[in-house]
Amino acid sequence: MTAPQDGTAVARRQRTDARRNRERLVEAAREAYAEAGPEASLNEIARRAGVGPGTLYRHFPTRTELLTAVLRNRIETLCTRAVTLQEAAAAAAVHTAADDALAEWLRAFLAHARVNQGLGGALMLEEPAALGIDCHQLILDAAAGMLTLAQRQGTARTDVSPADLLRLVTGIALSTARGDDLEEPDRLLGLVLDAVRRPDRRA
Amino acid sequence: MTAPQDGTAVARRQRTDARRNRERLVEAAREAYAEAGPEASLNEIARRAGVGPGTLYRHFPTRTELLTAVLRNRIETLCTRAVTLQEAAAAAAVHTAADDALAEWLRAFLAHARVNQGLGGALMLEEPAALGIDCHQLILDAAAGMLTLAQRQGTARTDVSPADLLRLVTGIALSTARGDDLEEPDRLLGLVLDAVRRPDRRA
DNA sequence: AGCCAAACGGAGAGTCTCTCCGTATCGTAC
DNA sequence: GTACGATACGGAGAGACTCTCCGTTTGGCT
Repeated sequence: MTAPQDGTAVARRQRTDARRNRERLVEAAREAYAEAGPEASLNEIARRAGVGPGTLYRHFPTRTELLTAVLRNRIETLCTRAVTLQEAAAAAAVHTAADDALAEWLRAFLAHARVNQGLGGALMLEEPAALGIDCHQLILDAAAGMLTLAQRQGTARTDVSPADLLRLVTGIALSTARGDDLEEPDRLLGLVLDAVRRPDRRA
Repeated sequence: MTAPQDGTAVARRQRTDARRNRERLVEAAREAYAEAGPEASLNEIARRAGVGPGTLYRHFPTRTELLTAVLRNRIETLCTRAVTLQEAAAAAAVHTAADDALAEWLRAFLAHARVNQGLGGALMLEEPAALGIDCHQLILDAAAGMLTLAQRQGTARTDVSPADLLRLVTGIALSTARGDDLEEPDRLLGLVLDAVRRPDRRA
């Protein structure tokens, strides 16, 4: 409300110790998630970061917000990559370029979701409340871009929505989260991609 | 170990009050799960059933076991249906019979998983430890039967395993568990079925 | 009717989430 | 350099949950 919006919002008027603690918390959360999955104890994360529980909750009122903060970097990387892939595919003369790009990006998305032990999936499943919404939207936009291009190039069926596609891939990440077969997710993604591809036969 | 195995195991030598309490617990759990999902409080379930927490834990040492007990009936029904569908499909002259049967059964499976707010999915994801394993196997066998038949009739690609198929459908149930779009799961299942179908093109 | 193995129930230990508020610290203005 | 107000911190603690232990009760058999 009263905060001045000076363009790029250089300094948020946040005290340096607050900023430092925030970073420590995110780092601690990343470690904890890596070890215990998205259900990691918030108390433990605070302890690890060397701050009190109160501090954690002041910075991240909900579990989702902390999750979002941890994933934001990765998500932004992922979406940046989508833009790159998309541009390359649009420029390429090969008619399967968009299809390949979509496949590659979804593979990256799946890896992302799995590396985080379903964190990404957990996030996608959360109510789009709070801050999670912009990450969700970011991914959705990236997927929409990739898919639309493939549809324009005629390699993807047009009755599939980006949201559907993400649901399927998220589902793969979730249902294989505890599995031990490392090749399974890729195999399943291949199946899904085949389903999206077919430009011919339609229901 | 010391228990006599008298054929069909008529009476387990279980006291009648124990048996009654067990049934009450399962019933209470079903209600609680319907309201609060698989994370429902075990204390609350015990209270609802009118027994102490200790009694609950004696009957069901782990959360999974209670879950399994609640689902077992439904799972058995589901698998029985698989057998029926399979026999009908095997007898039918139409060459898409097995395909239709598989589709119908997977639809039922998905509905089952969703009705239980991801209970089924949650169960599938659990470690196959404890008693959960036989339910898991039951479903896997049913899926294998349906799929094999479709493969024999040539309507399903042969490089898909029953486990893969179940993973995908389970994934749909999980990733749409919190969604509000009621048509989405069916749409996604349609996609997966299309992917499994194609007898032509192969990677 | 009486016995005892089986089963019960609930107190309570340990853990987790989340809040509240007295205290400490930062940044600034002088 | 110091003093002051806003900002942020930390941790005690309330409330809820999981799971255990053990004294008490009860069903089934003789």
